[in-house]
Amino acid sequence: MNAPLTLRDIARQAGVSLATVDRVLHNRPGVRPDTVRRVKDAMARSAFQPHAAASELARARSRRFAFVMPLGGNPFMQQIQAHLGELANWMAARRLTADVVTTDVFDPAVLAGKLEDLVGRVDGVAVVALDHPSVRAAINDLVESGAKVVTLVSDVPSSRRHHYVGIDNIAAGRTAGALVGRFAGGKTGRVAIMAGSQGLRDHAERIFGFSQVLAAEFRQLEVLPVAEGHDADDRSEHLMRKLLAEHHDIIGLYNVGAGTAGVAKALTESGRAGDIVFVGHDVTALTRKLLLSGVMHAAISQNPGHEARSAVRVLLALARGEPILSEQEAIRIDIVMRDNLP
Amino acid sequence: MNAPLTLRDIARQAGVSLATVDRVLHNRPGVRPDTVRRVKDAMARSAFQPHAAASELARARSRRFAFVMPLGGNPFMQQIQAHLGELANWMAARRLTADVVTTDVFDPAVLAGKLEDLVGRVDGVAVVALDHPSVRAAINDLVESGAKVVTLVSDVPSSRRHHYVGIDNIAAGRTAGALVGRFAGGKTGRVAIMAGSQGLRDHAERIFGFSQVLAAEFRQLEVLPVAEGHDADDRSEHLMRKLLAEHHDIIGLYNVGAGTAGVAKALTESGRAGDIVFVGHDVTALTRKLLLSGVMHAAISQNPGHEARSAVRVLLALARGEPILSEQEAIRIDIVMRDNLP
DNA sequence: TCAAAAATGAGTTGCGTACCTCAAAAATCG
DNA sequence: CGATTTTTGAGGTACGCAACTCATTTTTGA
Repeated sequence: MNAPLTLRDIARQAGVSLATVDRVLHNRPGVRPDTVRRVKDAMARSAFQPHAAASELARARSRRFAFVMPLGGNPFMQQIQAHLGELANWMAARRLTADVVTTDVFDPAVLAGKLEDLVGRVDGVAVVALDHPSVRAAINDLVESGAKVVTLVSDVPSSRRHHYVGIDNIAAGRTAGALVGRFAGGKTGRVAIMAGSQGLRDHAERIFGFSQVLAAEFRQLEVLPVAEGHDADDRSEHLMRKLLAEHHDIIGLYNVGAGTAGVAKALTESGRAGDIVFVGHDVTALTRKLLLSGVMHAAISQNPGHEARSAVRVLLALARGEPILSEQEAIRIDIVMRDNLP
Repeated sequence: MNAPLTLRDIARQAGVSLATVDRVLHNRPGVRPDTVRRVKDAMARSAFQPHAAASELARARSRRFAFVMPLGGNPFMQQIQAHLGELANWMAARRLTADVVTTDVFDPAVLAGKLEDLVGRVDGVAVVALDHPSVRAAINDLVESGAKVVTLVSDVPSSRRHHYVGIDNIAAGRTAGALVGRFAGGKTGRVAIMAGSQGLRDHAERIFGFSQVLAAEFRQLEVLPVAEGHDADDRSEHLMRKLLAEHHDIIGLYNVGAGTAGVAKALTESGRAGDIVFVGHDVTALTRKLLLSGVMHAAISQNPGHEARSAVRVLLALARGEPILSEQEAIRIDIVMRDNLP
């Protein structure tokens, strides 16, 4: 009844020596196919799993990961870094280190340079990536060098990165669209979109999804041309003010990226806060306040703690050659309203 | 710069022997307070963390957990069990086993009996608990016996359980209320509530939160008396049919528990599906279909995979005396619409 | 059939910790 | 001060696996 517990038991069951079991387990050469089968059968028969701790201890490798993140005050990115900090003990107990490298991710050459610097120096890299040929090439160089690479928040699907930790931004935009549409409650009017830049892949995808849903399901809502606030508060505020002044029939507002403080300020000072359905992204101190005060109606969010942990777990699993629990690592699109604020 | 890596290094730094470091690390008696301090200082100074794998290997204990779950076809509970099954390899590699014990959780005596049976036989228990004195006593007996206990989905706050894996059901109800209220778009009318039973703690809490929000923020919506479908499809269908026939001004519907198939059937056959805002719970094959077809507008959900993994992780951490990553283990209230279906 | 190649067995060492014993040293007390 | 108790040191074993060496057996091919 009780399954054999160690490699020794498997060896006995298969009628081979420990050495041969080891060879099979690690795909080392020099074992006849027939013998391989016998060993694998024995393992399968007793549902054998190597003892994870023993295996890790025997390897006794420490691993070095690097997180390449944007410079500047983007609250969401800072949250990810904060959560990374909370993982320090967990990682230390597993002899892992994670260095954060900040860089201007909007400049492909700079970003690619930072990535190239890491070639041969780390076991794994998580990078908030710009989708650009030189970045793609740098990622591929890293992969070539044996490092494991995950993209974080923003993907570079055409690269050879091993994994993407982040949400489907088209679906996120669609979700925002559905919320604005439904919350508008059948009324007719215009909807404003404030984005950082349509050149950013994630922003562009969100806008695409948003517009898609409004066009398909909420014909009574007309989408205004996208305003680009560059994720900056002042610029966003200015543009928002202008939009509100020009259009008195705005009943919905989708803030695609950051710059939320500016948007909210303009909206509040117009006196139309609460009446205009306002949907934005990410749960920060600010959006939390706006949700509670009723200025903002919903925030689309990806959990920064989950993303930090997932990136580390995935890099570790990749480095160890362990399987990835895909369901665990999938980042969900969270809809956050006042009543389910985390 | 590089931190010492092993207990040996700590011993050297503190000027004591390995044995003394071991005594301090495990709070064993027979060490002078002064010596304890020196050792702890040395650990702190170099931010020492014992190697997790080595520690686990040296203990070399296998642990037995039990999951006490409801009998019957509740899809959500089945999902949790399925996800538990997916963890089998992960657990096996850590020499953990999780036995699922099904029982009639609606009968306090039966449930308490099952729990008492486990006293002294397991290292940890996760239980979908009924909040009843005899169940509480059984939980306390388990804790007394040294087992770690987490409540799952439904809590027993007054017991000595170590942890609760599940959502805040009042907040979940409030969230449902906000969604129904907003989706109704300012229209006036009645809102129906279908629950399993108001005797179930989680259902009662959800109804409380739901009613709270509607009363406070959506005065134009009048809540009808709660119908109790006992989480059964046929009974729910019958009650729903009756409600729809009696009230032609129903514009919102909140399905608090299971029995969704019956509710949806009655709603669809009334020809009013899509017009009546329908919010329910949990993402199952059925609710997924209903969301996609537009019959259901939103589902409040707690991630069953997350709950299964969290229960196991928390039990393991408790058993090992490791800290719990509270942010990781918090179960979020997910709002799921057609566009962010996982 | 015999030499060469391939496959396998047997064994060792080390990973870092937990837990144990026993002796020696230091502190405490009357 | 000596006797007793407390504290500390030294050392060993075990945990299960990875990674290696080297000898031996088996298979293969000419």
